[in-house]
This record gives sequence, C-alpha cells and structure tokens, in this order.
Amino acid sequence: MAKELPKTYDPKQVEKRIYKEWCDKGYFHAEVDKDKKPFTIVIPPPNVTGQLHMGHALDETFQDIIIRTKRMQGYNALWIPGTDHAGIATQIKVEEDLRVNEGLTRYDLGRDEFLKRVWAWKEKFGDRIINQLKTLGCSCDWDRERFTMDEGCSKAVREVFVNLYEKGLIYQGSRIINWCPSCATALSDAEVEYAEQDGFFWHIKYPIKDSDGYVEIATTRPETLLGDTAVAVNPDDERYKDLVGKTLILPLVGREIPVIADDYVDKEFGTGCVKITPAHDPNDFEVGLRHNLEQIKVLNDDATINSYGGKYEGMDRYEARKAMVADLEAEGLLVKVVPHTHNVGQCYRCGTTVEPITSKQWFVKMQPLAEPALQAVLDGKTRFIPERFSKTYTHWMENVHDWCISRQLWWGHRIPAFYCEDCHETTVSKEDITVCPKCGGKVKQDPDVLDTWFSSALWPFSTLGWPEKTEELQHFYPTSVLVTGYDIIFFWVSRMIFSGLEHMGEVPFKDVYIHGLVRDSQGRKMSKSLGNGIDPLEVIDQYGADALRFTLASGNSPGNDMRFYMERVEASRNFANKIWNASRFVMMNLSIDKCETPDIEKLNIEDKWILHEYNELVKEVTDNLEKYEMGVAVSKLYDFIWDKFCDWYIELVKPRFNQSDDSNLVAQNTLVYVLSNTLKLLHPFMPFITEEIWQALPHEGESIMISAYPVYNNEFKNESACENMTLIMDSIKGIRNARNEMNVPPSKKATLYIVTSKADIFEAGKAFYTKLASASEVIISSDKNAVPENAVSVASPAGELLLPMDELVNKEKELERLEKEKKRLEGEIKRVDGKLSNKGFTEKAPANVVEEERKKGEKYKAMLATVLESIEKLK
RNA sequence: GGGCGCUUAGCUCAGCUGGGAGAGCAUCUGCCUUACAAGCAGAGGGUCAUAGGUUCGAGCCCUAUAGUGCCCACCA
Repeated sequence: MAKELPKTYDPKQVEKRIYKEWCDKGYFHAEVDKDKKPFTIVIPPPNVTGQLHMGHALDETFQDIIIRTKRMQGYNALWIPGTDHAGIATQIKVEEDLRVNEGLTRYDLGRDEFLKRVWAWKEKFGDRIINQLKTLGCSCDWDRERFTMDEGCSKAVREVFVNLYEKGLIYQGSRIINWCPSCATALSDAEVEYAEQDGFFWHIKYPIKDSDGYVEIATTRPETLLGDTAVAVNPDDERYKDLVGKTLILPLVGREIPVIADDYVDKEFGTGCVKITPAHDPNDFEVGLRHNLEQIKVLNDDATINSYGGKYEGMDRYEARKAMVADLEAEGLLVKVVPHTHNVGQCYRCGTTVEPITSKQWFVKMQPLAEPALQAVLDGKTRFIPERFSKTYTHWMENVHDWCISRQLWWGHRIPAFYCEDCHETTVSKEDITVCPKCGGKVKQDPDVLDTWFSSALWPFSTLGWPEKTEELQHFYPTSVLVTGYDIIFFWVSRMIFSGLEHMGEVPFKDVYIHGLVRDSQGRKMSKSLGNGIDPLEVIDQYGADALRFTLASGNSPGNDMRFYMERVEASRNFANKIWNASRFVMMNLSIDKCETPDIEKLNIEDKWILHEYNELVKEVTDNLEKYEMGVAVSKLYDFIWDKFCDWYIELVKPRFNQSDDSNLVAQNTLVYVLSNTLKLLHPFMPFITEEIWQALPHEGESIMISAYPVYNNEFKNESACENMTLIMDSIKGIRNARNEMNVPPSKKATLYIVTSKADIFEAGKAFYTKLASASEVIISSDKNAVPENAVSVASPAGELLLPMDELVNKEKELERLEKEKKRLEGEIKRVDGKLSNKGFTEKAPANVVEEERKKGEKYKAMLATVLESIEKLK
C-alpha cells in the first residue's frame, strides 16, 4: 500500500485542516477527570491592544509544548486561554484611533459612548489574537476562553476589592503618586520606567528674612519652587547650624518658609540645602509629614501651572521652568547652572515624564500581603526556573510599597465605591447601589477604574470560576506552571502569588518558567518605532507554524534572550522537509499495514542499534522537558532524526527492501516503529507535520495528539550492538574520508578487504560497505598477505580496511595521509598514557572513567600498529 | 549605589550533577549515490574574555580584573 506524497512539505495544505480537525474532535477540551492527575496552565492573557508579536509566539509555543506533552503523558491537561483588557494601553489605542480618524477626543463622545467604542475594538482585536493563537497551533481549551472584563472576572474583582477593603487592606488616601500628565491618570510604582536624562542643576539664592544673607539651594526642578514650604539642612551640618529655625523668603513668590533640620539631607550633595516641596516629591512628602509642612500643589492634571503659580499660571511645566529661571537670573538670584544627568521617571505606556503629585487615590496595603508571598517562594512552594529569578522576586517583595490601584481612566473595572451626596459616607459594595445605606441619600459611584493588573492578579483562579466553589477550581487549582517573560515578574507574577495566597490560601502555580525576550538579528529589542519587528503570522505564512515553533524552541535556554532571523526559520523549515521526505521514503517501501513493537529476537544489528538510540532519546527528551530544557530536547530530536535515523539507519536498511524474506518486514516494522514514536516525541514542538505523517503511517488511534507519549523500554537497551555498530560506522566514515582525500569519486567502486580477527562483527555489516562506502565487493580475511599491493589503508580498532586503488593512489599522498594519522594517534596515546600513569588519576577517579581511558588506549594502540605497518609496506 | 546575566568556531548560540570542545548558518572540496540539491559525502576553523586558586582532572566550582547588557534604588 505504497502511498505517494508530494516531494516537498507544504504546511499550507496541512495546518488549517488539521487544526480544524482537532477542534472538531474536541481534543483541546478538558473536563474535570478525577481519575487523572490535573495539569493546568493559564495563558498570560495577551492585551487586546493589537496583535500578537514574536514574544507572544515564544511564550505560547513553550506553553503548547508543555501542555501537549502532559496531555500525551496522560494528565488531565488544561490550558485556559484568554485576553486582557489592558486598561491604559487599550484606552490609548482607541483614543488615538478616534483622534486620527474622527478628530475627536474621548470627552467629545462621553464615557458611555467611548466605552462602546472600546468594546468594539476589543471584539475586533480579541478575535484576531485568538485566531493568531490558533494559527500557531495552540491547544487551548477554547470552550473556557476568558476575558479579564467578562462577567466572571468582574465578579472576582469586586469580591476581592470588597474583601480587602473590609480587612483594611484597601484604603483611600491622599499620598504622593506617579501622575502621567498625558494619560491623565495615576500610575503604580511598577508602571514607571526610569531613564537617564541630561539636565541641569540650578543653584538659586533664597534670601533670609530680615537679613542681607541668603541660602543657596540646588535643584533640578526650579519650577516646583512655587510649591516649596521649607528648606532643609542636615542637623549635623556645622555650616548651617545657625540657620535652622530662620525664615526665608521664597523667590518669585515672596512666601515665608522656614529652615528645618532633617536627616534626609545629604551634607555632601549639592549645597547641602534642599528645597522642600511636599506636594511634588516623594522624599519631600515624607519630610513634610515629619515637620508638619503644608502641601502646596502647583500643577494641574495636564502638568500646567495652576492658580498658585501667579504670573506663571497656565504655563506648561517646562515653559514655566524657563520663564522662572529667566526671572531668577534677572533678579540676581540665579548663582549658576551646572549640567547634571539624573534619572527621570516615564510612563511605561506613553513615555511622558511622570509627575510626582499628591493625590487622593485607592491603595492596597502591601506589607501583610507581601510577607506570606515572600515566604511561599523561600519555602519553595513556588519555584522559579531558572532559580536566579527568585532573587529578583524576593528583593522586590521585601521592598514593596503600597500599591496605587485607582486609575483616572474609563476603560477598566469601575471601583466599587459609592459616595453619598448627602452624608458623604463611602460605601464599598459587591453590588451596585443607588442609595446610601446610612442616610438613604443619593450615591455616586467612584468614577475611577482599577489598575489592569488588579484583575490579572486574579487570573489563575478567576478563570476557574472563583469566587464560586466550582469543581474546576477544586481540581485544577493550583495551576502547574506559569510561563512568562522576566519583564513582568513585578507587574504580574508577584501579584498573582500574593493574591492566590490571600484569596485561595494556596500559591497559584508550582513552577514559574521564565523566558527571555525575542530580539532582532542585531540583538535589538523588536519594537514598532524601530520597525524591526517580525510578524509571526508572516513567518507562518511563508514557512509554516511548525518551522516557527521549532525555531523559537531551539537554541534557547531558560531566562535568556534570543535572536531571531529568517535563516534560522529556514533551517527549521528544512528540518520539517527532511522529516517529510524520510517519511515519504518509508511509506514508499511499505508493505505492512500494522506496526508492532519490534521483536528483539528477529532484529538485525542496525535495528538493535537504532532502537537503543531511540530508547535513550525517549529518556533524555522526557527528562529535559521535565526540567524545562526545551532547547536541549529539541536539539536532541534534531540530531537523532537527521543524523541517526535519516543519514544512517535509513541508508543501512535500504538493501533489505530488495529482499523477500522476513528481514525486509522486520526493517519495515522497525522503521515505522521508530519513526512514529519519534514523531510523538516531536509532536509537542511541531504538531502539524507530525500529525500529518503519523496519520499516513500504520497507526492505532485517532490522532497523534491524544496518543500515548513514548516511555523508556528496558528491552531495547543494547550496549554491545551499539558498540559494534559504532565500529562499523566509524570504519565507513574512515573509508569515506580516505576516498575523499584521495579525490576518488563515488562512482569509482573498489574491492574492500577487511583484515580482522573479529570477522563476525564485520560479517554482520558486510552489506553496508557496498552501499555506504562504494565497495564493489567485500572480502573479509584474517591474513593481510591476501591483499594486493598499493592499497589505501584505514585503521580500525578491530582491524584494518584496505582499498586497492591501483593507479588512483598517489603513493606520496597516501604516505602523507598515513603520517598524519600516525601523528594523531601518537598524540592520543601519549595523552592517555600520561593519564593512566598518573597515580592521582587511577586512584581517585571513578573506576568507570579509568576503565574508559584504558579501553581508549588499547584502541589507539591497535590502530597505530596498523598504520605503522601500512607505512612500512608503502615504503 | 546595589543586584543579576553574558563573554565558547567568521556569525548566532547550545554545552544537563567537573572526565578527551558541539550545532545551525557561512567558507572550501567532491557528488543529481532515485526519500530529500530545502539534499548527500568530506574538510578547514576555537589558549572556551584575562589572571590566580581548588582538584588526579576546570568551558563548567572559587576569587579578582576587564568588556558588555539588563533590573532595582527617594540623593534634591
């Protein structure tokens, strides 16, 4: 039943069809099955801002590799997909869209109308993302797809908010927060990125009241002077001892402010005098609290100067800076301007320089939540892979500040706090309310929404039905592994951990597999502004999803970044094609329609060898995957399939297809057995092509993706067959090498004499030399005199292989080649002897290592003897 | 200022618990050997950043140095 397949593999003909088949059959869907061990992954929900990039493809590929493996291994494997509403990011996108296409702002539309637009956007891009995941081959349970703002997740958010509020872990307060003037919202500390900027130190004189003297301060932000309520010096600073308690006249403003003493001031830095602006600097805010200073906010939400600014009112913060510096100079109060580089905080979404501002916001009290979260990782309840990232995590947890969770946005979970217009009572409630429970007055809901990460933090259990006590939650929580990039450990991983512990009483996942970033060929981050991003869909379109997945999985180690370029995808595509053709060849020669576990008794040496190698592969790949060493596993599969199976086994076995005996059938069976099981090992990496081929081969069951994952089989272990086969293969390589160096074309066949005392080994492999070493005839003998003169000699530990080449052999060249070989062997022998004569080595090294060296020594010596003899003969 | 990576062939990177340096791409040579030229058979190419140390033995462990990258941090 020979089947004819196309000569090159075309993923386009295959992938869509197969994916649909899988979906239709419901293979991705997992129901609670208490007889099986659960294995759960929740997807890091991609933002509905646009489309998937290469980083997503990497993340998703790893997850799919893991979940497919576990599914095949018999676990109750569940991969929950979904998307994230991504508050600021999405709102910015939609506002941008609105501005460009309609020239409108969100305020023109109004809140309700604007939200309708965002939902429409979400539908469009959410769908697009889901389709991209499907194109990539992700085996997510689509029946359980979730969205961070769907009904269930919203319910979970409210539940958590109210719970934490009632426990006193959520509070409202007026504190210094990071304000993005462009997004017009508060940000959490994690949402601010710091970048070095070249700026200046402006040295300014603050006149002392009733005196001719002045105090010189240095600032990088002269415009905040408008909000100064003190100048601080270090209490131990001898220079300024007399100054403390005096009153200064604030330049340009004329307000009187005190000189105070506070440890916070560094004597060595600047002038040792610091202007204190409690409303616009986190440190000054603290100082202000300690000294009971007034907070004067001088900026509007859009970072223009407010009414406190007098003549500067309405100016942008940078305009005002310029104007004020000019005025200070005019008044002779500007001492000097010194260039100074410093770190400036920027909004992680829009890049605008953030403004520290005092503002009334909602916060999560972190201390009580951070402690158990820290302990859980220290206790190993959650394990980071690679381990070093647990340090990143614990350091952050140890130093975490309260989390500002309110955002002045429209897109997101509305904060469930209601304010009474009459008695001003604040009510936090799971259900919407319209009247004040205290006085019956009309209430108004807080207009703000929650930080996006507030809902993402609940993802591992909100997606399983929490707060309901569902069967799924009971069975699939805690999840098994979280796969994500190191860039969101703080944003997301840490918050999921403390949320899981707080609300579920258990960590949300046992392992966190951290991968790096996908960079371009020059090592730069892929970004829109650089235009160096590569669209995964385009790659798939050109080379297929399998090739893309294989590329992403290979050459990659945990936690490290990787470079992506098309040559690598091409290599992966070639690999897919190689498998395709090998399989095509197998099928062309097939007369069996059923594959059985090979019967050890009937096997040829090459069968025993490949089964042994295959068996080892099973063990190693399984082991590597268990340790999340996807890159190592994939390279082993590559080597086995290309080098061992294709280049050796198939070639070794070819002659048997001409035979009409059992040997032919055994070869067929072994080929199909090894191939289809290797396809199973490869399936999690390259799901489509493996399915396509597996279906075409004799098989049992409906699909490779629900077939049983291969396990190590002790019966296949066969070291001696391996050793003998290696001997044969090495001798073939030796002959090829010699022929190549002598420039003998493959078409020129020659009789091969094998002089050996171990005839049985070579007898078993006699047929191989005709096919693989261009032998016209193979004569095995124990007598070297039977060999004609002028033969090229190839030394082997078990004997000598000789090729009489007559006129083709250049005596000089052959001598040269033998001398080279002699030199190499002598070097090896010297090294081995050196080692073996070292008592330290023989006494302290493990016995097997010493034995290994001894064997090598014998091997080299035998070979050297042959080489010496040949040299002698040639001379 | 702290913390964490990285430095291995021309390029991009692997190298699991220490036991004779690997892959892909590129280069060179020869092959249409009928599964595959997206292929086959060969070859060349590395003081594993540097200097010490531990060890019988170090790419791997320890110390220091240099270069490079990332993260965190309230020095105005």
